[in-house]
Amino acid sequence: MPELPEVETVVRDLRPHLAGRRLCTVAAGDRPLRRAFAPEWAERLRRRRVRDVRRRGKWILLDLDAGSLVVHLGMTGQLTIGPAARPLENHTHLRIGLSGGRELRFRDVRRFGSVTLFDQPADLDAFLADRLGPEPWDLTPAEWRAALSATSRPLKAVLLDQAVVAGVGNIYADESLFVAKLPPTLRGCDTTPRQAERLRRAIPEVLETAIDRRGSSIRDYIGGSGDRGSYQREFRVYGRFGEPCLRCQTSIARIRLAGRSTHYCPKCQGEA
DNA sequence: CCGACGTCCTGCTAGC
DNA sequence: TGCTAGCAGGACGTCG
Repeated sequence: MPELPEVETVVRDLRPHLAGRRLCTVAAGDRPLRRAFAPEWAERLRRRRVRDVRRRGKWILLDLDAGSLVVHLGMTGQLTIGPAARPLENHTHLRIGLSGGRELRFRDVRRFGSVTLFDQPADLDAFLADRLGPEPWDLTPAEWRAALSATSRPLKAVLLDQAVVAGVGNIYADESLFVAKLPPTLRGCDTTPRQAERLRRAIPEVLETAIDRRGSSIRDYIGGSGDRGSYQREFRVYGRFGEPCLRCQTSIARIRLAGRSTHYCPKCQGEA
């Protein structure tokens, strides 16, 4: 579910509550996640202290005084902090009691998410470097153009490729393409430098506004304090199949691309 | 090597 | 009303 703005919101919500806290109790469920949570990690995590909470792409990094706990929310993951005594929701896979009496919880209905412990910073760095390209703000015009010219894939597929640019998912790919006025089907290698630059600039523009709104809550997503986002009210194409384009009134189209539902305006995005 | 596609899992809803 | 096919903010393994 969550893309960069949602993950960033969770990190910002959690940081003030987690930084400096000690992990006092760790209780993991036994249902398998995308990556197995090793049972011995529970004992190893106890008494460690949280130094900082960071985000890289869609990954949440809890840096400890030794090692890092790395969380991916998958499609339906929720990482929340609140009173230890709050009602326990189903599909809660991990509970970490903190000094100060609050409890961090990982809940994930579909279990596409994961919680992994890295003891060595070098291992974590390698793990992230293996699968993630630059953050959208660090993507340079030259490397973006190079990535596009090297592939025959459609722009939609390139945007979803975390190794090219980290953090963009299905919603913000569609929204960025609308802002850039480019068809999602346009092949990377057929993109002109001007078009490439429009898209490169559209991505942070869309993401920054979404972060301001605390992300998009369609069904499962909630922030680290349980609050919903509101950017879904500002979607220009995503989820608006058949509705009028806010710019030109043309009916928003929906196709299947890169295995994902893809929304666009046939007129504004140049496929009239 | 690259790119397209299936799979993991549960829950909700549109449509019969 | 009740059932079922299809779909959902992601990542990754496999296959051609």
